[in-house]
Amino acid sequence: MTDATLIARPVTTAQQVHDWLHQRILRGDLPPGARLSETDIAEQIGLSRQPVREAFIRLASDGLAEVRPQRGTYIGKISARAVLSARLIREAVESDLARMLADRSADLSAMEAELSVQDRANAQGDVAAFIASDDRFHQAMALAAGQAAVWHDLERLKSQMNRLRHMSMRVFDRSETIGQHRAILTALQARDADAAEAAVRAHLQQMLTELPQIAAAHPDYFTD
Amino acid sequence: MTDATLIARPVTTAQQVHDWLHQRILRGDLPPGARLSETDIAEQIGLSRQPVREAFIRLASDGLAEVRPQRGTYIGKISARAVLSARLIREAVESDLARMLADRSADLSAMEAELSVQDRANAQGDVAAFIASDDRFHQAMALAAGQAAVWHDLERLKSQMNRLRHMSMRVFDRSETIGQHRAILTALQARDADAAEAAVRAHLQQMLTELPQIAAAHPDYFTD
DNA sequence: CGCCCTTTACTTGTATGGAAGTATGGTATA
DNA sequence: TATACCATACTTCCATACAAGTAAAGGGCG
Repeated sequence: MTDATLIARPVTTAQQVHDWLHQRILRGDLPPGARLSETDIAEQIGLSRQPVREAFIRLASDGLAEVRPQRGTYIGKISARAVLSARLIREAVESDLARMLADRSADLSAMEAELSVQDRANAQGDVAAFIASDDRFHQAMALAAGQAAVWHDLERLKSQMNRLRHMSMRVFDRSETIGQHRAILTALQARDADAAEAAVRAHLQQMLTELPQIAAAHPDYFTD
Repeated sequence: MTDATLIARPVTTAQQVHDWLHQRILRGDLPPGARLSETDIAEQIGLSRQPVREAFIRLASDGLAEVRPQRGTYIGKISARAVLSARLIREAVESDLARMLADRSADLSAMEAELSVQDRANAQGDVAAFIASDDRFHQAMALAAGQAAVWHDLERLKSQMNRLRHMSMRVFDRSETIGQHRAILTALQARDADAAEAAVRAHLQQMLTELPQIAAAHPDYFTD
């Protein structure tokens, strides 16, 4: 999320509450299915219900929360269907981006740099840093292809996947992920479109095997 | 938008206001850049500002409106960047879906049926009916591939494109579009994956030539 | 003991008043 | 005439009160 808005627009309180909760949900601090309360959060941070309420509305719009009128607001469970859908879309789009990138001369140094970061984060067991770098690696690919807006759109869809990854990262070894990233970069540097597409698809299909395992380990966090 | 929710959840007033404005924006009744006002709309439909305000928040989250704190709320202009991004994503995803569909036996009757509807709508010059059927054609392809959730995700991205189409449909002849649809269906029936992918990509690349013309005709409706 | 109804304590939804900030037009001044 | 300043009329934002609906616990009754 670059948010490179040149105009320094004022940030409302509701906006800050939304960003705060958004981050906590994606990091898994607020577990799927947990109950939220406008009143509780408002008292907790010393505000009225109104800005909190508006933050809830936006979270629901993000697909991260569910507001049930007159009943309560809950952190949305991770929808297996939504995760699989987002995964399929990412595979289709990123494999196209990889082909575009392999067909031309482009600056791949940003991707290269993230591989080093991932090595370090993996060695230190820093899950959050690894995930952040993983995202930046894929983002760098989109940027190199001149498709920043596409990455922005994908980010919306990725939110469900990100929550999943915060759980899976603690379980699986990430050296395999790094190897897949390197395979993608190598194919791009070789300007081999077929190999690049294959590497991207193989990498993103990894989730197909991980999702059932994570879902089995945390059945109450998932739906569908 | 099927909204085939089995549980009849109560619909709040704010929800209805949102849906109403959402539809009006997509149909072009509310032109890009137009000013909205919580007070005006509230008085207009006999409600307080609160539910209207919450509808605005959701519209902003949809990318259809822009709330500038203490300044005003405006119908978002059509972002050329967002349209091109959504187009690229659709091309990548739907060409993948077409390949999946060509590789297996599937029921294509729903797609076939929409072609007839489009013939009729085109003959009668019914723009809204044509666009609705166009959407259902592509949706039917996703459903036939067993990827209803993917179509749901694409719909969010399509909103910018839909506003564009309501303008372009009045300008361009749609028999060409129907021909492209028929080419897609023919390739799928022949189980020819390469031809199906090519037909889908050609169809969706049509917008690349249309967008600049529409943008030139309505420069004040666009940004970027 | 089990079932049904009522009460009660919660939830979010809506209405309204005022606070804070912005844009605009007029006015005084150089 | 041009410019700086200021009053005013907006806008959205936040706080508060009340309304409407839900859920669960408790008491009465069969």
